[in-house]
Amino acid sequence: MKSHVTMRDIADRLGVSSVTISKALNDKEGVSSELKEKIKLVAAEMGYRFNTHAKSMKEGLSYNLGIVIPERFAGTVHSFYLQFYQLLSKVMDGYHYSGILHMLSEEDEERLVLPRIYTERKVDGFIILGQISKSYVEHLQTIDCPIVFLDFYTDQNEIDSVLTDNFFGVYEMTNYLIRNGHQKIAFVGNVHATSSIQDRFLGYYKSLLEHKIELNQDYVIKDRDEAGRYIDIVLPDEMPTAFVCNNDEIAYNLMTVLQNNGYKVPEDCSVAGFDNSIFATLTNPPLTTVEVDTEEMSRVAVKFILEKLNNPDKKYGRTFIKGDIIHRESVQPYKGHKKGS
Amino acid sequence: MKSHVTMRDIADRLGVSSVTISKALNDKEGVSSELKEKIKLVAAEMGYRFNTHAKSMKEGLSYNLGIVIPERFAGTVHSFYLQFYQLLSKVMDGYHYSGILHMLSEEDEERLVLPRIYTERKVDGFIILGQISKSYVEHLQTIDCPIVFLDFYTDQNEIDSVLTDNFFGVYEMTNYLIRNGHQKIAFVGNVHATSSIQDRFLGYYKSLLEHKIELNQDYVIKDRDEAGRYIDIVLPDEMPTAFVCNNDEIAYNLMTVLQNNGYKVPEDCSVAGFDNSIFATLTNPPLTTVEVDTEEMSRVAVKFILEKLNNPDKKYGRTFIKGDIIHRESVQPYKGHKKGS
DNA sequence: CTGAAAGCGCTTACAG
DNA sequence: CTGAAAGCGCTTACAG
Repeated sequence: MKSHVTMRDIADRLGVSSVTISKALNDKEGVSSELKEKIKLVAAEMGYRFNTHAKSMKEGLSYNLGIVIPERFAGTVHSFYLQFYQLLSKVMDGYHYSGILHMLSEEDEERLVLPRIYTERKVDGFIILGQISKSYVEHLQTIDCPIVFLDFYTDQNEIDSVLTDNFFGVYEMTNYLIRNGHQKIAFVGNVHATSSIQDRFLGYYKSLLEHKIELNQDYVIKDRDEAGRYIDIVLPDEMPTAFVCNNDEIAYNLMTVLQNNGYKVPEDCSVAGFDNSIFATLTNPPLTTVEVDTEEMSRVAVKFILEKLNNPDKKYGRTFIKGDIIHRESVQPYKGHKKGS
Repeated sequence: MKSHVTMRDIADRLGVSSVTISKALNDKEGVSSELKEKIKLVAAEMGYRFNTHAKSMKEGLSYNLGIVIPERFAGTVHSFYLQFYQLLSKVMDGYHYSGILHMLSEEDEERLVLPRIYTERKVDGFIILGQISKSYVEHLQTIDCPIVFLDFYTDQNEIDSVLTDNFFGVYEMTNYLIRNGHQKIAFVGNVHATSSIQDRFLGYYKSLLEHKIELNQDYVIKDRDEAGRYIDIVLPDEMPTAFVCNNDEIAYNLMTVLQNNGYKVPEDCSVAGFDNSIFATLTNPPLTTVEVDTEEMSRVAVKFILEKLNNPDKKYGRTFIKGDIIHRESVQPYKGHKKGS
């Protein structure tokens, strides 16, 4: 029965005006501290619940952010983004914001249909998770609502995105392998499938360049076709001593292939992953990998959106968040190195 | 620049009243169809966006539902619930509802702090995912807001919950094993850890009872302690010919143990899982398991909440949603059976 | 078929 | 320190 208690009800009970209640409950000036305390007490006692919608209407803010995930992503990627959503949700809570998930269907993406939460003003801004079509991105540019892309970028300018430092992560990982005596290092991934893989490959390549190790095309091993469908991994004729995989799942698959071919990890060759996803601990031995700092990425994305809300012209461009190498057992110093040196 | 277009703006442009705009845009009676069409056209042209908050204030409905996930659940379970959230989100969309995720922190659960989305009237009801403390459930009973529990129940009455049919699922699975000639069937799981495991165990037991197979306590194998922490699985002295695991992850772990002990699946013994989670396809061979019908569960949960919104006194009690057996390679007919009969 | 009036529950100036 | 007035953008009766 304590539903629909309004500020006016509290005001009537205490014989003051609803303005005073508003001020007291919002800790604003203009109410004696005694009255303030009393009002808060009575409000709690009456089971008062603040009506966000009234405030929203006044201010034109919903205190909600839309989290958009394109639906066409399959299982694994999905749960990665869902975990992001969870982190975002926690971060938003700290700002008194809530997150509304919108799964963008392939059809809506194709037809450039905007989320209902936009057309019904349910959110103040959007965080887009993952890759969406160029034309949809362009369409999003036209709406009057701040947007931050998370874990995705295109060559389109004027876009603010928060990204894993793919390049630097793999660069560091490759450096680490080289420091451990490895010279014959393969990269597993199709550089034409996604820009993430491309950047990871380039980080690998930079490390080779810096160490004057020539890039061997036989050591760039495809794991999927350009549409992203996984294909069987084929080992090169001359075996590398280490593999840098574009993600943990691929590392998992690679290790199965290696085992089937009689190679032992890490004795015969080392394997490094990326993401520190569930696959990193399902392999035997567990993977040395690069941990994506999803928490920091979430924090930054929410911060950007909220700042853009106050200052719509603010531009951030691409922000790269560095991940750390997680050391497990799938990487070992190259034996020849140990003995030889 | 097309922000803040209101119904009044459209009305002024067309020289009619905002009431007429409201009626036209909501497809209500009382506007000629020509005017209606024209209004819709002009609204689109002006970039009009409906303001949900105004409607919410009028009606006292937010058109949002809160999805609560207790934070203390670990990785796997988490992503299971996050997938649920995703499905719920899709279902809600069909009703013009949106979902707001609230991660319930351990601290808030302990101190009985209600989600901010409740105290700020941001949602019309709650769907609670997974297990929460008894006292929190009791606390939730006192609020004036419909609640449906998903994948959780207690002995507390007056609670509406939508559940996997754990009992029936494992019952059917065990029947299936028995039909395939297995007699020495073990159950893997600690019946004192969660009520789900308990129900799954009882389904197993019922099948044994029906087939006059005596329950062998050596064949009830612990996989975790009562607090839910996984422990090493110890095989019984006399090996069963089949194992019914309380979930796929445990089946995965069990298969590792079996392999380490030189047993081959399914040649030496069959293994059945539950959930059809990611683990079901990570095992080698892949798992025969029970698929939880998360889509149907989501559909039912949302339907219940929305009906309770119109009729707060409606009670549903426990609703069990049946899952199907997914046949893969980890289960094989018992050899002795084939030969012997 | 169309519209003037009132109200949903707050907050923001402004006046006292 | 306190409050009367106006307004946020809709919708709901009700009158014409």
